[in-house]
Amino acid sequence: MVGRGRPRDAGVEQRVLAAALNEIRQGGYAGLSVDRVAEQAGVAKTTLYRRWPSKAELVVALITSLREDVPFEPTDDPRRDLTGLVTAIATNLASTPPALIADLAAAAAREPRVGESVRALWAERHRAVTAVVAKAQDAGLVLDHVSPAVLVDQLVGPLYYRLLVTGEPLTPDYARKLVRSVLGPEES
Amino acid sequence: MVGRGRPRDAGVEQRVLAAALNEIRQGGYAGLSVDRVAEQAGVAKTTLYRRWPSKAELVVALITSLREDVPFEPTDDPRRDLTGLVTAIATNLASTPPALIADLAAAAAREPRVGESVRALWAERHRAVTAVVAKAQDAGLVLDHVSPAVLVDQLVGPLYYRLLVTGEPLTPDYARKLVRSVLGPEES
DNA sequence: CCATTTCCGCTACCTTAGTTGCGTAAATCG
DNA sequence: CGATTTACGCAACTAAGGTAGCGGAAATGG
Repeated sequence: MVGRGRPRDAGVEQRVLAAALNEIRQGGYAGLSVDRVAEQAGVAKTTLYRRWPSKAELVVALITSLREDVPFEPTDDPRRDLTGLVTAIATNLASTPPALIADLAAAAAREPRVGESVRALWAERHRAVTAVVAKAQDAGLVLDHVSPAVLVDQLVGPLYYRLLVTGEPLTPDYARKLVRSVLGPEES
Repeated sequence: MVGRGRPRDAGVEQRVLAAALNEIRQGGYAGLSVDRVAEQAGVAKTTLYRRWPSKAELVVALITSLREDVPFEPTDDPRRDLTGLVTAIATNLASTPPALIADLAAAAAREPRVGESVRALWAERHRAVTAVVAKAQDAGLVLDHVSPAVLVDQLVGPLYYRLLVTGEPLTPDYARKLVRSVLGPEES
């Protein structure tokens, strides 16, 4: 009941994603042509569309396959951890073309299926920040009147806001200011 | 030196924007077809493209023309003002299809000209919040270690973050929590 | 060996954003 | 009035995302 019919060529996925990566590195999301990707991969366009039902889903699969977790090793100092994590996210976001992120957000808002994938992609970081904020709260670094969930939004949200809306740069210094604004100055 | 040549038909802009509004109300950004807009407006597509060099710019012009300033009358209570303003922005954002905002952000990130228009559109709200935050600071409601600019990002950024990234709803209650998180609990 | 099933490639097609070229209409300048 | 200038409509075109149909290739089941 399992392997009926001709099996899928495992090399297709690999070659297509490689070609897509090559294309997106050069021209970004808009510059990626599905026709060219198929041609570069030596694959018919119909075969490509059998695996990924839209250009957006192809790009999501590409990003997902490239995904390496944000480097982060927890210490015993929640403030340091939070600063490090927010800085790492900011750096990671800054290294991605803003248009690409905006296109993913647009595709996510338009097609529910893509939305799931994209949100899963970004939720991981959100959860990581949530975890560290919880530790900071346990350590008494968070004021009582502050909701941890809101605090996470106020740490991560401004990064996307700058990237997509105001267009201002995402510097490590800015990340530090975000944490400082929320936790107060160092008391050492 | 002024009115040389055939003058532009003033009715074109009006009819096109009306048709575009009609289209975008139904199918959003993706559902708006330039061909159909031109046809509905009784205008050649080339004439349309002479005025707005891309679909994105047409939509920006449409949004700009529809723009009504966020209702807001300042009182003598900066905290109340801030809550009211953030709530108003949240309500306004929530009433717009997320895909439309994401598409504008994507177009803004891709084409510099569109970026200017879109950013000008959104910068107004940012400035309004900045002004109220300044008043709050004068009133001693903002802690010394907090940068007002960062604080504005932490009030407005989470709204876009929720709308575009996490997909969570923008409620008035959430807006209130944002302000509360940043200014501390009421001390009445 | 043969029928069935699934995958693949190919060609042709649809829709839409955006462009080009051309003939023509409406204005101004001399 | 005539030349010039600019706007308009029309038709044809390109490029790109996405789909449909067909013939054939590679597997499994009998």
